[in-house]
Amino acid sequence: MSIPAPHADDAAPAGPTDAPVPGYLSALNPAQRLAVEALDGPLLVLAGAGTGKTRVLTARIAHILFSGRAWPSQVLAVTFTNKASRQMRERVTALIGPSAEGLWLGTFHALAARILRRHAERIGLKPNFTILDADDQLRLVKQLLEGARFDDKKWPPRAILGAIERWKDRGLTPEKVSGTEAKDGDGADLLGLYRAYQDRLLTLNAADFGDLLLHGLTLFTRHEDVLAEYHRRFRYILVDEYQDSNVAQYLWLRLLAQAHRNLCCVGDDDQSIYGWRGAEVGNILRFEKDFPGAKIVRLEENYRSTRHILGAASGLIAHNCGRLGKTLFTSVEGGEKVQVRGLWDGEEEARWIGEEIEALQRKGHALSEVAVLVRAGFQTREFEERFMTIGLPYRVIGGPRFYERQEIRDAMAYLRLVAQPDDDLAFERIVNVPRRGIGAATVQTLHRLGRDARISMVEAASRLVATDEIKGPARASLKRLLADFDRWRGQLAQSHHAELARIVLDESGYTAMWQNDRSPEAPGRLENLKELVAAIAEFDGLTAFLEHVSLVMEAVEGAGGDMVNVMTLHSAKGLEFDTVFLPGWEEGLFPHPRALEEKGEGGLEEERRLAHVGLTRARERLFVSFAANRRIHNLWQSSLPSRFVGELPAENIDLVSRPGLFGAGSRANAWDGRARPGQSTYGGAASPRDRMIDGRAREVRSPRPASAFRVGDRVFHVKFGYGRIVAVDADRLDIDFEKAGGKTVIDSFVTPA
DNA sequence: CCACATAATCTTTTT
DNA sequence: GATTATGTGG
Repeated sequence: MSIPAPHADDAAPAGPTDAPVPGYLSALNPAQRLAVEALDGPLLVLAGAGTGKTRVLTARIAHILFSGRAWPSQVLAVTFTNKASRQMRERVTALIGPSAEGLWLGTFHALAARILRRHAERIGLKPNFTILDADDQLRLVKQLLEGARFDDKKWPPRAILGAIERWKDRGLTPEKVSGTEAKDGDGADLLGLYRAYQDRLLTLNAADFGDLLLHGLTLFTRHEDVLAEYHRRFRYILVDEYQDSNVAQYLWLRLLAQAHRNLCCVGDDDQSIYGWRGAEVGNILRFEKDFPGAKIVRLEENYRSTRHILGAASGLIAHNCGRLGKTLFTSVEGGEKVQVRGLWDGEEEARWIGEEIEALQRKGHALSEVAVLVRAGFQTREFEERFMTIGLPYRVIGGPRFYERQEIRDAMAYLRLVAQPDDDLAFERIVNVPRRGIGAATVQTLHRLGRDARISMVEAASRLVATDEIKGPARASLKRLLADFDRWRGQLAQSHHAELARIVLDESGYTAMWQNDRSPEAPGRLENLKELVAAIAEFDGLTAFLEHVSLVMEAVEGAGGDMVNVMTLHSAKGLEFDTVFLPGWEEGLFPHPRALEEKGEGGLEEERRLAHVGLTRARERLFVSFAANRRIHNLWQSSLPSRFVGELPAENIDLVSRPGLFGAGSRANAWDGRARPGQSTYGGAASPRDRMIDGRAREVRSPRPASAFRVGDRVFHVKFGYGRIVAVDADRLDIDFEKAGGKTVIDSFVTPA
C-alpha cells in the first residue's frame, strides 16, 4: 500500500481509499482499535504500561494517512523525548514507507523550534537564533546576578534559573507573572531578574529551551495569520506521554488544535514522573473539561508483564490518590513472584545482583535483556565497579553525554560564534581558550560596553580594539581573534562545513592546546574532537548541525552489544526488559528526600509513580532490593526499607531477608517473619520508629551521647529541608532552615546532612 | 593574568 | 569522592 505523492499542504487528499482492513488494524484488540479509528474530535487514550500505546499511535497515524484524510505533512505528532520520536518515526516508516519523512514528528522542543525559526522576526529574534544549553543559561544568570543585590545563600544561580524555568513551564512571560510571585519573602526582585534575563536573550539572539514554547505561544496569540497558517496545515495532532506535558505545552497544543479539534493525547497518569520539571498531571486529569465532547479510551490489557509483576505494580500504585484509575490485567498465565531481598549493605547488594545476572547468563539469557534501574545517577557507580571486577559487560545509559564534554562544548562555541556573531555566551567561553592573555578584566570591559550600548560582545570588542580602552597584549590578541572569526565566516560560503570546522579548531590553536596537554585525558579529548568533525559531516550544513546538537543533546547510541543496561528510573521510561533489578529501595534514597521536601504528599505520589514505572519495565523477572547500611557522603548510615516495599502486595512477592538486619533492639522484630515493612509509616502514625521518616535518623557511629548534634551542624529535616543548627538544648534543636526559616525541632526528626 | 591550593557543595530525575 | 568555586601568591 502506498500514499499518493503529497502536493499543496492545505489541500485535502482525494478521499478514502477502498482497501480491505489492513494489517495494522486487524492486529489490534478492541480497545486499541477504538483508539485508532476514532479519528475525529478530541480523544484521550489512557494507556497503562505495556498496553500497546506506541502501536496505537503508529497505527493511528497510518490510519489517518491510508484513509485519505490527510497528507503526512498535515499530521503533527509530538513526543516528549528524542528517543521516543526516533522510535515512532521508525515504526511509522515500517508501516507507511518513506512518506513518513513528511510527517511533523518530533519532540515538543524540536517542533516548536522548527516553527519559531520560520517566524523568528515576529518575536524579535533572527532566524539563526542560538538555542542555549544549561551551561549557557547558568552563566547568563550569574552575569545578571553581578549587578543585582541577591542573597546568594538563599538564591544560588541554580535556584533562580529554576524559578525562571518554572515560570516558563507555566507559559508565563515576565508580563504575565503575577505581582505576588514577583518577589520572594525578603523582597528579592526575582521578576526583575527574569525580565533582564529575557532582555539579554533577545540581544544575544538566543532562546533557551523554555523559550521555544513560550515564544511559540506568543507567536500564535499575537499573530493570528501565523496561527491560521498552522491551523490549515495540521489537520491531525497526536501527542505521546501527555501526562508529562507542562502548562506551556498544553497551551501550545490547545492553540494548534482549536481549529480542527482532531487532537489525540495518549498518556498514563500513573507514569507522570516529571512534575519537578513543570509537568502538570492536571493536564491529563482535566482533558475532558478542556476538550468538551472528548472520547476517552482506556487500554488496560497488558501484554508485557507476568501476573505477579503486574500485581505488584498495581498494588503499589493503588496507594496514590487522585488517579484516573485503570486496572491492568493480563491473560498470560504463570511467572514467578517478585523477589524482594534485604541485604547487609550496598556492596552486598551489587554482589548479589551480579551473581543473579551471571546465573541468568549461564541459563542462556541475553544480557541486553537485563536492566538495573536506580533512583539517582550516582547509584550506578556501585554496579559499574562490581560488574567491572567480575567482568560482566554493561553499559550505562544516559551517563555523561558527548555534547556535554568540555572539549566538545568549547569546539561548539567556536562554531556557534562563526554561525552567529551575537552569541556572547559562546564568545565568553572561548575568548581565552586557549590562553590568549585576555583575562577577566578585559572580558569585564567588553561586557560593560555590551550591556550599556545593547550590543554583542563581539561588536563591543571590534569597537574597543580601535580605541585605547584595552591595552597591551590583550588588545593585540583580541584583534587577532576577531580577524580570525571574520576570515572563518568568509569561508563559510565556500568551504565544506566539516572542513571549516577542522580549520577553525586548528587555526584557533584549540587542537594544539590539547596536543600540548600532558594530562592523561588529553588524547581522549582529541579523539572526541575528531569524532565531532566527523559528526558534522553527516549534516547538510553547519546550521543544521548546530540545531541538531542543541535539541538532541545525545550522541548516537553506542554499538548495541550484549550488555547489561544500567540507568536511572527516569531514563527507563518507555523501555522494557525480560529481567529488571530495582536496587536501593530504602527510606532516604527512594522515595528521594528532596522530592518529599519540595512537594510533600504530591512529591511522595510522584516517587510512587516512579516506582511503578520501574516495576512495570519487567516482562518476566523482577527483583527489588534494599540494604541495611549504605555509605553516602562517605558516611555509613543505616537505612530502613522503603515504604514502597511495604506497599507491594504480599501475594505477589517473595521476601528474603536476614532477620535482625534492620533497626536495632526491639525494632529488629519488625523484620522477623513476614512483617510488612514500612506499612505503618504510610498514613502518618507517630510511633518512635515512624518518626524516622527518612530512614536514617541515626548515623552509625559509636554510641551517641544524648545530643549528637552540635551548633553549626548542617542537618536535614523531612519537612523543613536543609538547615544549620543554631542552638542545642538536650534533644531540642534550634535550626535555621534554608527554606523554612528558624524552627525548633526534636533531634530525632533530623539527620546529619 | 595565571597557577595552584583549599574549601565547599553536593548528588534526582531531562528537553 | 569528586568535582567545582573561591582565594592566595607569584
